[in-house]
Amino acid sequence: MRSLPDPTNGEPTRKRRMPRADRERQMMAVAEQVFAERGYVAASMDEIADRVGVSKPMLYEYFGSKEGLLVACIRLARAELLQVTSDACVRPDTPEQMLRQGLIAYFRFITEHQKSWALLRSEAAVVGPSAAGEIEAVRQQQTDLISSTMALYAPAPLDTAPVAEVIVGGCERLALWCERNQDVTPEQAAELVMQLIWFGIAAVVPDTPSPGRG
Amino acid sequence: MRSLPDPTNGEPTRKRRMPRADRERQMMAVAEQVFAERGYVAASMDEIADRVGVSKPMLYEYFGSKEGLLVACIRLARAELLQVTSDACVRPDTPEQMLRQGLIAYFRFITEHQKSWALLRSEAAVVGPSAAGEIEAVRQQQTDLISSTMALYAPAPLDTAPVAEVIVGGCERLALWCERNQDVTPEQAAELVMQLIWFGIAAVVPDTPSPGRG
DNA sequence: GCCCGTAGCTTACCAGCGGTAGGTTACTTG
DNA sequence: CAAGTAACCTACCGCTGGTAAGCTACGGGC
Repeated sequence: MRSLPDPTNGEPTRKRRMPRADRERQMMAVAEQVFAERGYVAASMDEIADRVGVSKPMLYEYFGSKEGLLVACIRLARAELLQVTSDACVRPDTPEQMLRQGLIAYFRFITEHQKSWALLRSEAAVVGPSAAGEIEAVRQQQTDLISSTMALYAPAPLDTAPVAEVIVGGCERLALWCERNQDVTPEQAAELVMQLIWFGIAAVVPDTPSPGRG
Repeated sequence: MRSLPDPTNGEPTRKRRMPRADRERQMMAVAEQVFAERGYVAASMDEIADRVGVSKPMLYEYFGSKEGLLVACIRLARAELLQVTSDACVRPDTPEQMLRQGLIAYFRFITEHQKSWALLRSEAAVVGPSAAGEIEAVRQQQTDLISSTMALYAPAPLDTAPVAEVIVGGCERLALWCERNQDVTPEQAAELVMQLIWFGIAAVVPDTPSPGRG
């Protein structure tokens, strides 16, 4: 098994036993790593437990199932994402700047969590209803944020939901593309989306006249 | 096991033994169904084999592994998708109509394959490099098509690749949204994307003047 | 200091699934 | 009808998700 030759060696204050909340955080961190490395299917609960330095039933004690562990990881990342994006949206006062700042925050978050985030997002769909629902909630969270921001400025009858869906989807793909082309900064990515989307939105919102091309 | 009480009952000309190509097609059809119903992880090779009316090793004989079977399903759907979208793009003569017709064809395809397509696409990422690569090839195929179409009309220095990524990603999300809101027709979905994206593109391409908002 | 309740943790196990070895049956071709 | 081969099967293995049941160290009360 794992080698624990000297209990007092290495980090001195390293406790073998630790409170549940701490252990849970540690488990989620390791799980995120392992899921990212191996992929969800290939990742084994034994390996995760092993790397944490704990036995498998502890994982099940705290997270119920492999899917539950994945869901917990996603939920954590989701909270962080909401934090940074909604924070970025409150400071500016024009809708254009709100969207731009939100996009920059989004692409920055993706860039920082590159390895794990893309995997987590991809993997979830495969697992089952609960994990799929969780990853869908991440998008729902983003679309809601965009949709509600737009609703502040768009006329009432404009259905903002599908528009937000297109934006979120476009950003996801672009983020994956940016991973392959690492020289693209979050700011550049955000600017591209602004170029593409914003003036499209401007054409939809009656305030700003459409270019009337045909 | 499965019940085969009377070999000549039911469909009279139903052969127990059939040539490999036919059997493979049948297996892929059943697999697509089962993957869509249960999800990739939950779907078992035993069940697929059972529904086909054949034993499990046959699946491995023909597809090598569970992942191989999934890859085969995706590859088949990919070929069909390329067929309908590229066909739709050749008839029109203006770039706007090319994109619109391509979008309509895309959303129509998604609508028809609703159950299986969304799952196949979601599931692939989780499996492993080969299936992930395969599903990425589907998108590459779409982005290439869009990108090359755009390149016919856009000026040389415009990098069409990331733009195509955003379009493909936006359409994917919108397609999933349309599944939840079934009253949206493929034509309406395509029109929304046109409204959103096209005039954004118009702002980028020097030919068509941007709305000049600020 | 000592007792003891409980949170943290473990060993040992099961069922089911992906995957395989090796043999059997039914078509085809001469 | 012989016989070669493609289609097919039974029976099995190892690994992984998941669980039962019991052990142990920490902390509070006396």
